[in-house]
Amino acid sequence: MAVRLKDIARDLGVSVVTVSKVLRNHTDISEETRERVLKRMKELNYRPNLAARALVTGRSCTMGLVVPDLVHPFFSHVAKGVSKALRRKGYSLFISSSEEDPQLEQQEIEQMLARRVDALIIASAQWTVESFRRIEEQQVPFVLIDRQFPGFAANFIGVDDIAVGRMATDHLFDQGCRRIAHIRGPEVSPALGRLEGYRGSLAKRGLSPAPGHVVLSRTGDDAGDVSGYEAMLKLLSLSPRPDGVFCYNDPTALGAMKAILDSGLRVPEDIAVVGCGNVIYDTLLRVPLTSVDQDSLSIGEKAGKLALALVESKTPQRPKSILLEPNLVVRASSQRRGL
Amino acid sequence: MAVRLKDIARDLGVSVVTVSKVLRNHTDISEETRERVLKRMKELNYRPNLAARALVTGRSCTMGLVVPDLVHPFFSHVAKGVSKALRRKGYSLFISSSEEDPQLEQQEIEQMLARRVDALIIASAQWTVESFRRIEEQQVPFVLIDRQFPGFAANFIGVDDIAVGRMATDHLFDQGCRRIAHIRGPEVSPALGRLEGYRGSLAKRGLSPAPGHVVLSRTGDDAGDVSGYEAMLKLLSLSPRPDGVFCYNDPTALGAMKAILDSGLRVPEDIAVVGCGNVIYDTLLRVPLTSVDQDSLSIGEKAGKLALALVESKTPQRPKSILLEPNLVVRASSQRRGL
DNA sequence: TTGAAAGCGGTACCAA
DNA sequence: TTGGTACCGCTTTCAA
Repeated sequence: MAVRLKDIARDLGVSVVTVSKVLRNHTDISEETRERVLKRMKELNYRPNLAARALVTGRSCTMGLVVPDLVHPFFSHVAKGVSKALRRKGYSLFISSSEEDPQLEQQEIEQMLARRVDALIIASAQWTVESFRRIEEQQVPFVLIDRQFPGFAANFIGVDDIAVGRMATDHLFDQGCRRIAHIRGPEVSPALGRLEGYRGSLAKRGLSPAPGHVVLSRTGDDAGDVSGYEAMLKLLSLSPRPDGVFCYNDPTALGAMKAILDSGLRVPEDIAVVGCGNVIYDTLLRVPLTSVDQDSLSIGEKAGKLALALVESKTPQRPKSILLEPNLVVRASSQRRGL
Repeated sequence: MAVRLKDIARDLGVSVVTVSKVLRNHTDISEETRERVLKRMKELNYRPNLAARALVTGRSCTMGLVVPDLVHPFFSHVAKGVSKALRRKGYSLFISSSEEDPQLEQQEIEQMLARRVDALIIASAQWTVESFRRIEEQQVPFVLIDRQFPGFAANFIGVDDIAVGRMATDHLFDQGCRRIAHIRGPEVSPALGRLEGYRGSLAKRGLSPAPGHVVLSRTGDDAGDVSGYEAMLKLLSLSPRPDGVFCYNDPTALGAMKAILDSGLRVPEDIAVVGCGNVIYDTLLRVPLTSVDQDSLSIGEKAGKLALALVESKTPQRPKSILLEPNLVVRASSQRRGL
């Protein structure tokens, strides 16, 4: 079926070792033999069995990427970035979507460990640090992305979420908003960081969130538009109602915006809206959405590169945490100056 | 480092074979031995080396998925569907994005073949059928999705693209449009099928596209909004100008809609717009977009299941082509009845 | 410059 | 019920 080293060796009357050496560009092979072997490899369309090689070298040249939801634009961009970083090095990538299910995530991680991936990149849906201990036991290097675990030292690449919250809220304040509400996400680091940034921005001005001005978006990243809609309805029922909302992600912001428009109010005149992610076709919305960009592609690329570096360096490194600076992209949904 | 069968066997004073049998639930093992082995496996946190197993069984229990652009919602949904189908069976999935580059795609396919995937699922960016021959040579079953190659018999899962074009155009006609234009895509089967459906719908009514009413969208799936914008500008310069446009995908439709609105015309009153894909937050746009749904998740699932079936059945099957029926989702961008 | 032998971590087959 | 042996396809080591 598949051509093996053995077949080529037999055909040419040389040993398997010789062929193997040609394959890996060893120098101790005569030019003549090399050419004969190469020629035959071409003819037979030979492809080395990478699994077999991995078994003996102890390096599979594969990595695993686990994300909560591959359909979420943030994570698909991350995946693209990781792929890009690995491609040049001949690595292949297992990608798995945990559907925000910690148990499923754990299972997928175990599976990848069983496949002896050289490293793992994980945007975790876990509540505990348990499963990472398992990875550490196996001595497999891993990089966390997007979601951090306080008090747990690990390689991490993500955006500075406190800065995200601060920038968004500062911006709303600059646009003249004085009753700024926040639709926050679940108890994971990005949402918590953004909340902290939001509070910080208010505190800087001697303010604190008015009662009811921080609302929890019911779901996580999926169906964010639905839960954003619901959360916004709560905010709309307050009096006085907010004149600005910072939403912890874009889908939520879209839902919030829809709720505002549906209730007959205007964006940004009555309520300004800022989201985070900048990955949804923000420019083509009813009201183009102001959003904090996280450069998810580059998060993926950096994570891939870091993972590669960890694999290269035999000696265990001190965990490295890299925070990228976010970028505010201003669009119509928040521009109230000069109205 | 990693625990091996051998370690467990040594610890317990049994043979490697016995441990291996327990691992795979063979019946010819005494209950007592089984329990001892199981206990020790738990203690040591044993995980079988799947690569080693693959080497001897000839089955890697991995598959490869190659798509032109993982960030495109259509393909990320497909990926999700494939994952879902494979997960239950203990398969892992290599995912690779070819960035619409045929050469890169070929390279990634070769890589996956070298990793001895049990099957491949490919949304191809190729112009020729060449690279598929290579896969056939290796006797690796594969399933094409989304894009077909006329005259090349292969397993295929996709949507009935002619029906897509027909439904969209019929709908525009029903809404009172009489000068229906089409922004078409590149020379690949989905775009060609949709074009054919569009022509068919007109022909059915004794019509044919007016001169200049079929415009080619400059790019493929990425940056479709930009090229859709440009294509629409051309249509707007015609006189009489179209009163309805069917765009071969959603990003293009978004771009087209923006061009219409920017030029001061109204959607759908002046020009009705229909897209295809239904995966972009269509409901939250300035004008919610009517779109033909392809159920990309289910395309992925069906492809995954078919691939599994191909792996199971030793005997080569006759290529199977499955066309799913599309679904028109009507929103504001095309509703002109009763205005 | 070449190749024989051992072994990576498992499984298959058959004999004990 | 248990286990010895061979082997999957490749690399490593070391001797010829």
